[in-house]
Amino acid sequence: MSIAAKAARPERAAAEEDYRLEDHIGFVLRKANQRHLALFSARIGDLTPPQFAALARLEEVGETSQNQLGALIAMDAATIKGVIDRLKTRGLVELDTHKQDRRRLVVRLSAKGRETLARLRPLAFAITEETLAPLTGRERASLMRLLAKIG
Amino acid sequence: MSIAAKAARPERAAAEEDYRLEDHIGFVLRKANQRHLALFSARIGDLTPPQFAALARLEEVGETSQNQLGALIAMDAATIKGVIDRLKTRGLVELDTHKQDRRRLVVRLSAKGRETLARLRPLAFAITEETLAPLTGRERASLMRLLAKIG
DNA sequence: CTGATATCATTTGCATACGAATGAATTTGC
DNA sequence: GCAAATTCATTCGTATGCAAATGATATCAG
Repeated sequence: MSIAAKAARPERAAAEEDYRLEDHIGFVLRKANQRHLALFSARIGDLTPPQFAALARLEEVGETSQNQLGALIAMDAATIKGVIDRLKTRGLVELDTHKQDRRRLVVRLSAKGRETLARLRPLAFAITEETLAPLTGRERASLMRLLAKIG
Repeated sequence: MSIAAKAARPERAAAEEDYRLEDHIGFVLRKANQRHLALFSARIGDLTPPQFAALARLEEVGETSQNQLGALIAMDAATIKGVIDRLKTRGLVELDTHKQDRRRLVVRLSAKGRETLARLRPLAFAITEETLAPLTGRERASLMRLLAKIG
């Protein structure tokens, strides 16, 4: 709508006219996430991004407690529990109670988990590549940097 | 780890060493989303971003069918149903079956929904502002543009 | 040593989110 | 005009994601 047209319809407030969902970060983040998820599940159908993140971080840091692992991938206690439960059911991780502190649940990659991770890692790179495909190299670096800044 | 140290441990593959969750778009998108959600719920506690998006789009386009509204904010039929159900329960939208096509469920903002939207819209701007606070003006524009490109 | 505090994990409740299956109603193709 | 295909909505199942409450264990303060 032109400025002239806006002036001609004073009954509609400027706040209403100028509000566009597309200009709000939450909306565009949600859509970008959506597209990434679709690409992820197309390539890695039998594992979700959070599950993959848990396995990847677990290989990085070796065994840790369940909550600590959650903290390392930004998941609260309730969420990481479900993720670990499902990975355990599928034999990708192993669990043990901590020797000194019986509150803790020690999580460890199983051999199968390690193999799965090795197999899927190349796909993860491909997914990131594919998600960023609409961007130039410079734009990709810029996007990653800016997202890291607000995350 | 230095390049020399890497060379000294050939048993660990380069793919493993170089894989960093932080370099993958899915992980940083998830974290950015998380921070936005926290800021949103701190300011608008009684409405979620999807619910807000539905109300905002509804005011933009006037009445539409439930699925059509979902399409306009990138939600599939199953998801938009839950959102509309909750908005309906709270009296923010009104529902009717379409006169000509009895399959369709026509969704409309209620007076209360319109008031709620008018009240919350300024907060939505503040939330976007706050989420993007770590960035300069130029960076904000850049981030929005790049996200729109991959979304 | 012991009561207060803190930490770890679990559970419950609620809200997205999507795939797949289903049923109802409409439109299309012939 | 009627069978086939399509569209709209609903339901079910699974998986995050977070807040709040709870229980078990560990640590700290006095």
